[in-house]
Amino acid sequence: MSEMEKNNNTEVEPEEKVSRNFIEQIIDKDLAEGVYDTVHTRFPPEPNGYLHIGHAKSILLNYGLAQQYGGKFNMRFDDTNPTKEKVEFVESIKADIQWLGADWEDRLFFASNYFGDMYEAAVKLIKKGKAYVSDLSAEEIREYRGSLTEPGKEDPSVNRSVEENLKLFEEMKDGKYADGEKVLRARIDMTSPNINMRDPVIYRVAHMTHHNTGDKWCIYPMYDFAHPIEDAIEGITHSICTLEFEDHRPLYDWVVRELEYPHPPKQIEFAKLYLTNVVTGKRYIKKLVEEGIVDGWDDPRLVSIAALRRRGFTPESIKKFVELCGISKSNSSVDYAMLEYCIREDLKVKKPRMMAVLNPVKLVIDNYPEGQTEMLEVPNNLENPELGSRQVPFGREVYIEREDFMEVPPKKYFRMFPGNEVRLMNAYFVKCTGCVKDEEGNVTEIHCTYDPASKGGNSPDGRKVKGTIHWVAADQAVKAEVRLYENIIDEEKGVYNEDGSLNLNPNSLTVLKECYLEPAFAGAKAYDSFQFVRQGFFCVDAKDSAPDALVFNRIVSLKSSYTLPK
RNA sequence: AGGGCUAUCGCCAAACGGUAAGGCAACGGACUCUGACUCCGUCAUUUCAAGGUUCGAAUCCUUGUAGCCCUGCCA
Repeated sequence: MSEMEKNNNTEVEPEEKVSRNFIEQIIDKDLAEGVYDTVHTRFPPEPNGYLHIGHAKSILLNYGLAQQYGGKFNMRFDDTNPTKEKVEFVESIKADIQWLGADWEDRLFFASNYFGDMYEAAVKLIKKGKAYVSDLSAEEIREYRGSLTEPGKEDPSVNRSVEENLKLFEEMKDGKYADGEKVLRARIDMTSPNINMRDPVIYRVAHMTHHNTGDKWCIYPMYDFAHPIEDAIEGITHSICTLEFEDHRPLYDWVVRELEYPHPPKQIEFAKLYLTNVVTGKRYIKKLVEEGIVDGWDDPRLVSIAALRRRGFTPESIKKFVELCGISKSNSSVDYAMLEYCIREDLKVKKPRMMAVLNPVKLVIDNYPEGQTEMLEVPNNLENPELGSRQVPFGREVYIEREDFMEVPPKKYFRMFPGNEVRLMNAYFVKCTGCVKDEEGNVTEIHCTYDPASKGGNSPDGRKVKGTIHWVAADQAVKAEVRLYENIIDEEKGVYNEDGSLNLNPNSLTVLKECYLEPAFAGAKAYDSFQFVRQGFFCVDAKDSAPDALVFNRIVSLKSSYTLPK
């Protein structure tokens, strides 16, 4: 209708995005003013850990911007500190980014490949009198730097001649000095209110084998010096990073200016993505992994890209999530429910929906012939016929969810209770006749009769039932081990304790449970993906392969009008 | 006498001096072979606070307040 109402405008009106985030605004302006004639972004992780959902924001932002403006996107490892970096991480990072769909084409770079250029750049600064070799120890440098409220003091080495600096710096490179013995400092302003400008160290001595350059170098550039050079060499236009680097921007600009790059890149900062009640800090995740509190970097309770992938998240869902979160400069913490929404939204029509029973109780259909089994044709996804159908076995005994039966139902309970008729999804109408209990009063078996005419789930006489429940044939069910995860963080108390330590949920340990799945799940190692369960989904562990199925599960999606018995 | 940044619904987030978008969550109701999905409806007379400028302020000015970041030879 809205299509028709729109008069015969031949243009389809590309539905212009109403607002642009602040980074897009900056780019628009730069392009309009001719500051740059293209957009070239990059994602520059240090290979010192696994990527998590927060990195996904940065990756997708940088890649998305390049796409949007018809520019380029580089992948670059910022590996200027060999003490923390490992090849294991560069491989995992590459895999995660590829999985996310950010394509760097043939532009995969390593900052360490620019060490030669950086050395030359440092020499250039020395020649300009803008850098000098310092003899101060690390502690002395700290003392001389002053404090947040007091200005720093001049380095005693500041007035060395260019020749001497050149000689000393070369000696640093040639390994004449031990770690910490000498550093190269940029000569800027020891009294600057911005501590980063108080003659920052730009090169340090570190006799260490680098994962990429081996033992070729024993001096390594500092981030503040290296990063702008890396960006400039690659022709980056917009160097997007997180908020904590805002104070470094003057230094970034100083470096590209003093080095006289023709079209210097511009640093833009945005706020990191935080999730409520989730550990995103690399060092905390590292701690959890090292202490064995979680299984590894891909433990499903974590939000590393690997964990999300394993749990069944799709790249599309993460992309959607990142878009929904938006880009801004205010620190914020996004509700986990938003992430869940994105994966539900993406999977609900894309994946088969199957049945599973997590907390089983046996249902016996008394008037169904003993020993008989039949196969039922079941659509894989009612909302998406393209997914086809499958055969599901049905028999005299099935498992149903314990919560789907109540001997004494509360009002508005329309699942199974004595005398009530419900539908076994895609199978038959069954009428509950009673239940068997043990000495302690626990229901051990439920009995019912079925209506053979209602095969497929509908009665020819047009009779309706209010409840439809999930089931799995008892003799052919796949018995699986379900891992019920709790959030590892205490939702009440928040992520961190006052002293900064993690606030672990005492119930966070995995609870192993037996559940019953359709035969189609044979061989799958399943676990309960807690977020999905809450929303009626259940997901197969995808550690070794892509998840290929979804199951329903109604155990938690209850109306608040009554509560289930414990 | 430190500096930088940020404050808009429970959570994200638009609005760029012209009268507070949208999404998530929540709550009603309709529909339903998943109490899901979908659909329809409700959800900021007010933008951290107080003053000021203006016909008009979330947007400009002033003064406060709160939060985050910075004193690595980490990134």
